[in-house]
Amino acid sequence: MVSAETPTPRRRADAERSIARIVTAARVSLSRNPDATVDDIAKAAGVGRMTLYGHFRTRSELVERALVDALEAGDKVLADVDLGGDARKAMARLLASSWQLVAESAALLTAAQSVLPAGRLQDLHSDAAERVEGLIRRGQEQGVFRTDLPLSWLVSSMHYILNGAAQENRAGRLDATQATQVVAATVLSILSAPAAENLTTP
Amino acid sequence: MVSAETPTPRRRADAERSIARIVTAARVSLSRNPDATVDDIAKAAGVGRMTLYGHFRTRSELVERALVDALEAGDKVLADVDLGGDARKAMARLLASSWQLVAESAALLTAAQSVLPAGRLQDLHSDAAERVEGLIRRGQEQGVFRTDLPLSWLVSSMHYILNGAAQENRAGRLDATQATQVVAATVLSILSAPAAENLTTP
DNA sequence: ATTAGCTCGTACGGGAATGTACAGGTTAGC
DNA sequence: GCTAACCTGTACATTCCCGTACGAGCTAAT
Repeated sequence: MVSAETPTPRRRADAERSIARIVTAARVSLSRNPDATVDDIAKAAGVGRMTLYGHFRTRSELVERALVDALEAGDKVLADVDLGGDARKAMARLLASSWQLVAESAALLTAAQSVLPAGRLQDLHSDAAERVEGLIRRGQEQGVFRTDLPLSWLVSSMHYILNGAAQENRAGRLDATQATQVVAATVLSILSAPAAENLTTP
Repeated sequence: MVSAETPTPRRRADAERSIARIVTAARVSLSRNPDATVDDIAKAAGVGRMTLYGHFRTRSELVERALVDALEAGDKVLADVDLGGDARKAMARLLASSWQLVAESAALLTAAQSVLPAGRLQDLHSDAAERVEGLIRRGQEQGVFRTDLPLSWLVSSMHYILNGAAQENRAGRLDATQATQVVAATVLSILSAPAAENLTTP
């Protein structure tokens, strides 16, 4: 794994900086517009298109790299959050410190979906998904999260809400300051055990 | 308005049929893939590409026509649903008879978003949005729907959930038979007044 | 200071999709 | 049955984006 990470360590500091700028530019651009052009990304990175092709052979390769980068960042955040105690509060903490990041990744993910082979996506972000699933399961065991809906749907709907919040935020219809609270309130409502009067099939 | 609707009434029955097939094909194709080609749509309609261009001058024109058609269909369904009585049950009825349609329109809507001018979209589906808003407001007055989140967000999140359910359904991760119940349960959870223990900012 | 790596522009070729042009064949409507 | 409207295929111009090739200039590292 060590040799795989640095197959050719002969890289100038200068190039390393360019690559970093390109990857972050790709994350930003693709989160805003999944169809962003290679040229768009290069411009956003303040770099010539040919410089970009010097480091990434194809657009797909760049998209995958951006996704991996975003997922690693998300993983780091997830690892720093205390997921113990009351599952509801843990979820609120998790959302507060990561919703924006996850939302961006979600947009990037749809960008990757049309470029990367089918299974590649699930492979990449299976870790993150499992950790969220674990938290939800723990909440179910505590009796504070619902068990009347498929677990996979609970996770998916969380993603759709986060993605939606990001879109509304970009469209100027949802203030960034209140977005955190709105997201937490909405997601917790979805996850919580339903009151009796809301059951649709008694 | 009468003259605007039928500027050249001289159209053969045969052409009318083709147009209808093309529009429905466009709705189906664009709901599945927002980037569907004109050629794709023509093939789906069982019609030559040139026939299509005989009726629609540009792709945008076709996309808009498809969206209008879907919205009209949605409006018709909405009009047939009894929105009286308990707001929760009314919402459940509304979702049961329209979620699939709305979900498809949502996908089509994103297709239109990248083609039509900015304000055109809101103009087109403002009617439908207002009716849903009205139902939610009535639920708020009845005290069964929450008032701690922006109304616009409640409507938006409904759309994102519906759209998500459609995607999960297409991806084979959500059975069509249980989708109706899942959607209703999720949306009602979002709309319902939150229990005290779920409040994030007391 | 020399060298090897990096940057970047211009230019080119390939592919895909949109929209136009033309021309032969078919069909509805009077 | 005649006519005009309609369907259809092929072919073409245009545009956009991807990826490659070449080459000249700049910069980090030894």
